[in-house]
Amino acid sequence: MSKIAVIDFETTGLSPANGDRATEVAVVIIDENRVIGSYQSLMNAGKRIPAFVQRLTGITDAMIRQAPPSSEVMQELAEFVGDIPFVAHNAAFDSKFIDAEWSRIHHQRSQTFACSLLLSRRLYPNFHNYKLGNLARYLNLPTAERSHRALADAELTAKLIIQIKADLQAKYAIDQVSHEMLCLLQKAPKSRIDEVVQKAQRNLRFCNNRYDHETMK
DNA sequence: TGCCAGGCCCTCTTTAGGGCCTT
Repeated sequence: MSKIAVIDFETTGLSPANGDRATEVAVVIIDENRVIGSYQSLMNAGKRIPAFVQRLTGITDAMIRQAPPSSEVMQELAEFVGDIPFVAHNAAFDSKFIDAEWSRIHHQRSQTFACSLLLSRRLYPNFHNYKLGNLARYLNLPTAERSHRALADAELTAKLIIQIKADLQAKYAIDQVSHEMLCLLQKAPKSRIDEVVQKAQRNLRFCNNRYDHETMK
């Protein structure tokens, strides 16, 4: 599978364990480095948004009151993404919110997360910092006027992961950067990036060869 | 009243501490 679902949440705070809830979600589906679809919705969890976060995101309590219920949005999201693997910028944040929101509708996540923040730290070790907006500037990625909204940030993260994959392909002369390779790379010690890419490539070739052999039987 | 995230990653480290990143 070459599709990736790039996801971004806006929330009332930093921790679902402290009662914070999602206020908006967006997913951008990319396939072979092309955007092929997207989903975005505000959602009403009945939780007030702190003034600081309202200023940060532009999402107000009034907007949320008119939004569909969280359960309805999260069900739609589950149907939209299916089992396509996820990418997010600082995936630890988005993964804990999607797990918390999906658990409320008794849906369990089956796919893994790759993290564009961890990957950027490894691939671009000399950058000053790794905030999404700054990475976009460093890499000359076109940005939307409005940041800190789910769709704008998901679209920017999609451009970032496409750039990361292109840079990996160019640097290591490889045809394909799988989600599995991204997941391996994001955990690799910085001193062993080359080794991990080569090992992942060998595994991919082994799998492809075995597939070719078995389909020709 | 005061506190309230958590995983990653670097360094003046590893028996720790603090900044980064997400809202």
